[in-house]
Amino acid sequence: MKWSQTFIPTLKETPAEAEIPSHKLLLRAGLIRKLAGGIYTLLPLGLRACEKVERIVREEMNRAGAIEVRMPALNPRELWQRGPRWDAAQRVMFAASPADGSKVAPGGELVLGPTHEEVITSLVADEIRSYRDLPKNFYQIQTKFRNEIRPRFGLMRAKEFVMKDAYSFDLNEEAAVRSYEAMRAAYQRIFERCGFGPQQLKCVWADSGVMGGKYSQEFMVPAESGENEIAFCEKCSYVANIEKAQSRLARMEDGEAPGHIEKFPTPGVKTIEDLTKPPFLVAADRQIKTLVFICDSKPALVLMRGDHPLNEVKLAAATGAIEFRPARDEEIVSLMGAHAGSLGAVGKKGIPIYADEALRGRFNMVTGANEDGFHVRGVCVERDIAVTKWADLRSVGAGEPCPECGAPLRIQRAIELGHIFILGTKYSEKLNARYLDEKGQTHPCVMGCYGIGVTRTMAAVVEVFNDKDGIKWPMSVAPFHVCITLLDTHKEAPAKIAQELHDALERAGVEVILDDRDERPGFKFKDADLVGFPIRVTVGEKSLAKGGVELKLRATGEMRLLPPAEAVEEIVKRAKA
RNA sequence: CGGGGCGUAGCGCAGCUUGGUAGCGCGCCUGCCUUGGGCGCAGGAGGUCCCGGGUUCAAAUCCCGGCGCCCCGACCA
Repeated sequence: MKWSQTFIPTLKETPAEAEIPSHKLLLRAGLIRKLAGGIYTLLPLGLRACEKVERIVREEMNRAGAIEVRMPALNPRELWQRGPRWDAAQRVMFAASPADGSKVAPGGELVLGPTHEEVITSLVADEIRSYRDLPKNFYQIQTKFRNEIRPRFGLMRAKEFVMKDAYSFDLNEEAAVRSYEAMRAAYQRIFERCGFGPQQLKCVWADSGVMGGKYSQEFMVPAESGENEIAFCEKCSYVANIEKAQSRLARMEDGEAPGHIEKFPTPGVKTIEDLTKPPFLVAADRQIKTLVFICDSKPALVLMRGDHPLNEVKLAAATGAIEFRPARDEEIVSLMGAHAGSLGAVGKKGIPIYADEALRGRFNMVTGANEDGFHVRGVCVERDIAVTKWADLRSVGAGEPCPECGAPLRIQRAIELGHIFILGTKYSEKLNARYLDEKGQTHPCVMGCYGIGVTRTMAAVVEVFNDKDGIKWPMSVAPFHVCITLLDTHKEAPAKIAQELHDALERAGVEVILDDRDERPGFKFKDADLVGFPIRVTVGEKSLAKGGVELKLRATGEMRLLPPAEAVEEIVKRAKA
């Protein structure tokens, strides 16, 4: 391939819209262009890199025994309505209505698939009858559509993106776990092959969210620009998404025995911190924080230790609510009879009360009296408060003890590249994906689902592998293995040798681009560094006079002068490694 | 959707406070020159100043209303 015959619009300056390194570099190196917010064109180099990731994914999925299919992106709305999560799913889904505004096409309304549990499960429901047909694991690499509330960071969170999604169907839970484990191993290999080393890839415990199901893990790449936070142990192997992470807390000393409840005036006190100051001097870890939430339009109280932050994902998991929000001031007053700052759950009835585990067994606590300007002390949580449900509701903090070994936890931002779930029978029961066992008994299939953001993975590679000059592609996903930088384009000898080099490499199966543009050397070097080809070969009169061509590695800066034939040999070796 | 910022040539920006001439760098085109880290010189093309309305003799600039983009939060591959 000749540079002049493809399309690589590099930019010297960074477009103002880009914030994070990968977004800036994908734009500057000419891999992507924006059509609209969260909607991108993959230019030739971007497409090539994306296809490299796809190829790795495909090879590893096939190796793991998954079967490739391609499901439609256009889905009947009716199918989704029959599924188990329509209420939660519809707000991220695009509807595909006739563009002329006419009502409904014959055959019913259509939506664009944000993921495909419903579609694959209905296929399996139609086609799979016997235990002899199982297990099966179907996957596809396909464009997904999500009405992201806030697209962000270029390809990191887009409304339209390429995803690999896989769905396993098994006889029972035990077999489903085997399928899950096979996928986990495949994912590990996929991301390693994309260039991520042990320090750059973490498989973490995660919340299952609206997917539902037993448990899930995410594949995370630590990066400042990541949208997730993970907590990990410095000593042992414990790693979890902050939405799931736990920690071992020191026991609190509450005194000899629970005392009696006593109301006391606290004029002007509005916050936890106010109460810690003179004249009150109530430590934050001795206070109960009372929060009011509206869960699926019904109020609920959430109780936390005064110094603990609520984790809303954990709250969602505990309540099972699809939509929830903090209550507004007027709702709080009408419900509690006091303003935020003086709220408490003591004696409250007729409203669900969710309490964080850290409050279990605590006494001699202080909380609001539900009367502005008053608090109560001597509260014994289990004696005085009618807790509906105990749950882990707090976010762990950096430095807290690891739940497994007690060493301090650290917290780091990370990019989620893949997510694997054990789903159970949530979809198969609702959509009737059942099989007959050897005794003629009917059972729902036990499912798992497994996703990889393909375009996001490409962006994450750029996010991790770059320097001030540009991208540093790992060989496995680079759009081209090698760039031949031809200098002295008008001179016969360099041009001829560059062309021969190019042809020899291509014959050897190396992906090579020949920079044949009539530009100055510095300009071409800058472009090659920016795009980030793992190997650059410089061919010019100067190098030829010294006896060969110059081979330079982008990752290390290592440079060698070699005769053309040896250069070919060396490049083939490295490209195939 | 809540909060913040921005919208002027392909890209990066100035001009706006205090209304009157739309400007700079890069890129692009032509010619000369040059060829090992985004050369040099000369000439040139390119703008509904996001859109609509208003104020005014006059609006990029002031006012009102939209739209778009980016960032922080809730969602997620």
